[in-house]
Amino acid sequence: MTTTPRQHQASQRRRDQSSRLEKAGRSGTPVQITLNAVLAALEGNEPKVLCVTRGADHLALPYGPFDPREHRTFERGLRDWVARQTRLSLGYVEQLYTFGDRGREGLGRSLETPIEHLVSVGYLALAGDAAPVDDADARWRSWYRFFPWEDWRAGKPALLSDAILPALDRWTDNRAGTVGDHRRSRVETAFGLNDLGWEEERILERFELMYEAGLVGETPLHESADQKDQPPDVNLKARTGLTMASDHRRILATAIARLRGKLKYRPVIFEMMGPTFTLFDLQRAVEAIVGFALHKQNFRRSVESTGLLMRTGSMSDQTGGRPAALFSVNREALRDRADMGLVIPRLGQKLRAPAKS
Amino acid sequence: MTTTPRQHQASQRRRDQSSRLEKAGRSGTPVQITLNAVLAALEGNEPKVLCVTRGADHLALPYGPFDPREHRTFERGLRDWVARQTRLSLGYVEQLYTFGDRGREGLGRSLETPIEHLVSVGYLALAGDAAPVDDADARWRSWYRFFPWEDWRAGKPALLSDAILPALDRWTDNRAGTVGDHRRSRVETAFGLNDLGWEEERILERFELMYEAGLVGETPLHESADQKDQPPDVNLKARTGLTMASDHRRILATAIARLRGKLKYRPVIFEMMGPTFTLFDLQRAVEAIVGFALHKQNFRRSVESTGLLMRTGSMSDQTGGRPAALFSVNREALRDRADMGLVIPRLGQKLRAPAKS
DNA sequence: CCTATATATGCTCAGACAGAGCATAACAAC
DNA sequence: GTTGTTATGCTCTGTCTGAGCATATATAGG
Repeated sequence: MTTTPRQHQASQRRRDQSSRLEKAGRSGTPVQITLNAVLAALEGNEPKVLCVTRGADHLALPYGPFDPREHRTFERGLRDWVARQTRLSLGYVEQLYTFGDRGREGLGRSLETPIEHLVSVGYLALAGDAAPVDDADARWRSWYRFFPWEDWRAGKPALLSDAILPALDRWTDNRAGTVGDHRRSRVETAFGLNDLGWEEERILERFELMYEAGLVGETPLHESADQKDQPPDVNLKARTGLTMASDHRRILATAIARLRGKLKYRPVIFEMMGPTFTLFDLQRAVEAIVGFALHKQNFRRSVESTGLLMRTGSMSDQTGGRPAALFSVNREALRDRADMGLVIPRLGQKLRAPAKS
Repeated sequence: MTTTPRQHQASQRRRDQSSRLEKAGRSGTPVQITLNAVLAALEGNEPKVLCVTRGADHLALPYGPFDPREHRTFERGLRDWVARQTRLSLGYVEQLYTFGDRGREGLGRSLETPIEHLVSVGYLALAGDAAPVDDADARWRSWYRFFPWEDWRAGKPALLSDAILPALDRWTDNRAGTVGDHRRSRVETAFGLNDLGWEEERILERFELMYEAGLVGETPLHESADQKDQPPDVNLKARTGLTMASDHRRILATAIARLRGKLKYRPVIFEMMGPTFTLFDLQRAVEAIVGFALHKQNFRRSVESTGLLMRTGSMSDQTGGRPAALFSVNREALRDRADMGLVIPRLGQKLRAPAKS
């Protein structure tokens, strides 16, 4: 990394150093690799994520070390580690993002002493059900406990209109000129103001804006307290969901965003369903993930037309009304059509009245 | 990692070990982190990627070390390293995937002694133009030199029908029963047989199948030469594109797949365009990336309706026919509508006659 | 100037599909 | 039966997409 172009001709070339562009490939400081897992599952109508307690009072995502001597791939390491610690059967597993230790974009560094030279590889893993975990410190929690403003299933959360949006407004007004304009533009896009419409996948953008504006517990006091910004609102911080250690809430947001997006072009939802289910069960599962209610008749139309489902022949009498047909996944079709997703419209003005059951 | 659930009660809990799920977080073997970059740019109608020479005869993607003492984030490390070595101005930069050393799914390990405990973080970076690089070993090459079967712009490549598909057919026929069925099903999906249609984003799946079937230069001889498979076809290997060191061709395929997909929902194409361009220039850029021709009138209709473009007022007389209006990007609209992509239909039967210019 | 050729651009038309809602069916509780 | 609840079938309409026709404006060559 210290060679300049001018030194080129003078440099002796060895086999591994035949180009400046690759010259330094073997050097660098060794680092520790940690695997960080967002384990997601559905329990009833709630999307849940497995959390552990870190230290006295912080929630965190479970994590484990990656030892290259033991495992050939990250994913194997992760599966092995989860299998040992829980009895969960992981279906879908997907790498999310790799965070260089000090590269976590400033999020949450105030919560702990930074560990130098630590790299964490984040994974999203879907479990078939939120099975109890044999560990007193591990608990499934609804992910909307961490992002209460993301749950529109019963209508627009009052927290948004009452507290978050006004606070973001103040945050943009704090600055004049391009800084303020830029902030406003980001807020408008992320939160779907001015008819732009709420896009469920922007959960990470929303969280990052709230972090920057000092509206979440993870924001260090000094970050939003420069000369021109208002002091952070302590009362509001208490209402914007549970806090997590380090940048784990950000990783969780990344995972939710990925899952919300993935639903649309991969049939991953079936990784989280039991062996049989009604169409409305499936709809509630999707609604739990995307965070808003869907049009029932259109949902069944689109799902039935995929050909991914088979009627089992039996009926569910758990409905409270007319019995519903039970379906199961057509695994063969699923294998061949791994490219199919569900049609998930954008959140419209009209929200289905929440089911009473 | 060695604790079992039964040992739970006996274990002493320290602050960092309050849960089995996170207990081992601080241990593990240190590893080296390497940043691996796919630098992509357009030159004329060709999509290009920056390659270096490794050793005597292998092409490779440029890479550099990541030193956490020097850079706060991977992306900064990457940008800094590219800026020092080239004069490229990187626009869009995106993390692709992190490969655990031995976790490269077996691809290309035969080409070099495996380096234990090396983790490489792959990045995709888009450059505004394929500017010459001041390094004798670095060269821009059309990415279709590495994936000749992916370029359908002038029609279905003869290589596919003549050689690749028959060879894959033989590979599936080699095995009876479920193994063969599974192989066939994967080939059909990846290559769009039986009316499934060619999906440009499946480039990685296609490459991996060809790797498994022993059709590319990277396949080690022993991998496809187990008892039931035919010996690899040496002649065919010579026709399936340039070979790269290690698993770099796989990383390149990952990058192309990501870019091909990203086009559809993010306006990244403009990161690769000059300040002004005609609509057909833009179309050719998109065609270069997705690998097939588009319907011209429909393309302009969809692009113009995004509102991301502005007419500059001037015209291009480089067309050979009627002059074309020059456009530039509406940067403001781009910032607000970072969620827009281009409408890219699936590859249909009818291919536009290749432009003669 | 006239013609052939090439590219740019405007416009139409039909089919597919999505969003919204009406109507009916089949259960439970009373 | 009546009421309430959920499941399910179906329609209607506006939008978008795929495809192609038609026209405009340049160049090259007679």
